[in-house]
Amino acid sequence: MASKQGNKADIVDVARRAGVSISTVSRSFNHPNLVNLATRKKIEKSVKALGYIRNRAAQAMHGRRSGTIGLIVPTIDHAIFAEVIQSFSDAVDQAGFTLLIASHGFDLEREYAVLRKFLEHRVDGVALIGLDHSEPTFQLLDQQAVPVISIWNYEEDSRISCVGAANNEAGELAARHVLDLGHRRIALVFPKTVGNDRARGRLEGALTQLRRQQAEPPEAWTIQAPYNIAEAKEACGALFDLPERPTALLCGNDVIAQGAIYAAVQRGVKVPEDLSVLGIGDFKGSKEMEPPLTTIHFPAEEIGGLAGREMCDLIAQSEDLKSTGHLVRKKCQISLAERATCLPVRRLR
Amino acid sequence: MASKQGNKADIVDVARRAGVSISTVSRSFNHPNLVNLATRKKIEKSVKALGYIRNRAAQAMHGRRSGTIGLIVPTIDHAIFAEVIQSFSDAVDQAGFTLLIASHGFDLEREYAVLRKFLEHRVDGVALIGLDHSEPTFQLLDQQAVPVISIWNYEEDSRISCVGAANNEAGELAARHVLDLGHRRIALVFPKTVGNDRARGRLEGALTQLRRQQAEPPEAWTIQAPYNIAEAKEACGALFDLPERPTALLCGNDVIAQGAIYAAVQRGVKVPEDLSVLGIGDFKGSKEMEPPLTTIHFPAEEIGGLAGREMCDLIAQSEDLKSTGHLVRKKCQISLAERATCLPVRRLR
DNA sequence: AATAGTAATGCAAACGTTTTCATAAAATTT
DNA sequence: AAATTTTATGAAAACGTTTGCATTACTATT
Repeated sequence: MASKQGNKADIVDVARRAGVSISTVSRSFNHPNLVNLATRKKIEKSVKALGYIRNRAAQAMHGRRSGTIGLIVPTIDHAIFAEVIQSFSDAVDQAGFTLLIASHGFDLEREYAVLRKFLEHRVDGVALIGLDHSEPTFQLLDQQAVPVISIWNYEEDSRISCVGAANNEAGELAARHVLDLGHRRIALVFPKTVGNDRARGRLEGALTQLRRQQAEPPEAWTIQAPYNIAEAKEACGALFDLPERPTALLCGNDVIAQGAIYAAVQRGVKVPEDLSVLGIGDFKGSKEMEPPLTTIHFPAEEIGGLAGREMCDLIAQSEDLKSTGHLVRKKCQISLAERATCLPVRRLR
Repeated sequence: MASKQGNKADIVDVARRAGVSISTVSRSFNHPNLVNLATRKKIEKSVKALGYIRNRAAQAMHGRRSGTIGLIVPTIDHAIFAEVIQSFSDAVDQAGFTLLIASHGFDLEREYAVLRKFLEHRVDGVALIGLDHSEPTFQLLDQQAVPVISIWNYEEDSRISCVGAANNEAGELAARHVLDLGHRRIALVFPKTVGNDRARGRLEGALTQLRRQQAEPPEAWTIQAPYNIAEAKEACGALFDLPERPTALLCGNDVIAQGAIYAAVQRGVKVPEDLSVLGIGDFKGSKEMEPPLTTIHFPAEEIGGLAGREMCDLIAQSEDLKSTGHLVRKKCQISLAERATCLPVRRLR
């Protein structure tokens, strides 16, 4: 039941109906102060009557920005990314941008393909998760000279701008905590590290710290778990069924920690009395768990918001003079969130 | 270090370098069979050399589709939406579309604003969550005649196409289950229902069923909890501290159920021995909880994927002849997932 | 050998805006 | 009252594509 059957109104229709030229109509949108108030009102009325909606595609063609930002993530439906996406989205939304989003399922070739697609849409900027990307991806970014920012990881010599935390520090911090608590029989449960610098950094940080104190875990106690509760639970269950059990479990993230705790409950292993569990990430809900999870706090919301604002700045700059080409790097602080799943080792019976 | 400093290559550059006209270049992309293989190779080489990337904004201006779909959700970072977003995204991605996404924080006026923004970008289709939308939203959709689909809810007389489940049935199913288990002292913890037909449907369904068996809960046992573990935990805690405690708790969704269980653990209330808890939604991880949560299973992934494919179909149709204007409605089945948090009432001591 | 197809390409007009430049009218200065 | 500035508007070119139509060069048919 459209007013003008099917054919949507364009700026010409608006102009005709208002009895002015299209230049005036365009101006009244983009530089309202340059057009007479009365004329503006007429145009406004015409717009309303016709249900006219401006066409950004046409605008974008004028070298104007498209008003879009592309965000490429490994997956959308994991607690940690969902939170970052939300805050990033809010930040760029507020600046008037529209968010294009796509996931690549931890496949860096798909990441490249998605990037190309976004570039076809002439996004004004691109945000990626982490600093692990394929060479073609980096080259494309470079060649197209599109403002780009990496979210989640901080590295002082990163190849592109980044906003995030130092994952190796998180690993170190985690290891140090259980070590300080007196544990020496420590197991590690981490996600796969290929193409995932977040996990890799954490694992390396933890390992470094453990070695320093001669507490490197045996082969059997360094296990891999995918990023999902069900499988993490299973993997940890297998660990618990081993003849020798560790006194502490360092998990690559809170989801794994959650899975570990469930696996423990299932077997009657008491956390933290029989086993200390430490997560990394401090996801939504980790604080509310019973017992509340001891973990390394990552300020996800802060990182996402900061990254969003930084992205907008980068775009604004790139528009100005040919930007300095200077990378920006912001490091967000992580911290130990001591809660209830870790206990000093001497209290173990 | 772009080959042509800054100024990105366009189709004219490609044509010049390949020694053909721009028409031929354009054709070699859109109708490759119409151009000679040798010419095509030349063009391809030229494209590679210049790092040319097609401009979809310009394509879109030709009445061609923009190749984008807009998805508007209440929030991104809640388990349930994240899952639907992921599967919807995967489905439209596969069809070659790019996803625009925005959240409105349960504010229907912002939803309208976002819709307008998407329309400015000339999205080929729009997907919304639920069937509760403001009148201006419906009118805009109608007037612009843009393919639209609602995700998550099924209603046989919905105003727009929809793919989802019947929330009132979920509420009924939930209530019926605890009733069947012999419970009569039943409390309800639900999210706010204004502008949220999912929650409203569930609550109404549950209430209807309870009334039918004269088990309508007293005022004090019908409480409201926001969609987040921390506050849900608190709200349920307050409920448990009341002098009279229910034997069963019907929760509006699994997050609330999770919060309720944590609150119970905190107070030494045993689930399910002292209290049966029933969720709705069957979120990722609900099955792995300890004890595994009894809940109403919603096929989130199926709904999202189906909606995505349906959206693409709708777009294809709308392109054909002036579509029949026929709405499509798909109902996905929900079911009781009996796990470990509900027990028959007689077993209560 | 003339004719009719067919394949491959180019020309130029669209698409819906923004913006530069020119112009007319009104307001201000002298 | 003339000259100058300011304000408001329009005409037309540009943005980067796609596509209908026209043209040319072959290939197959008589």
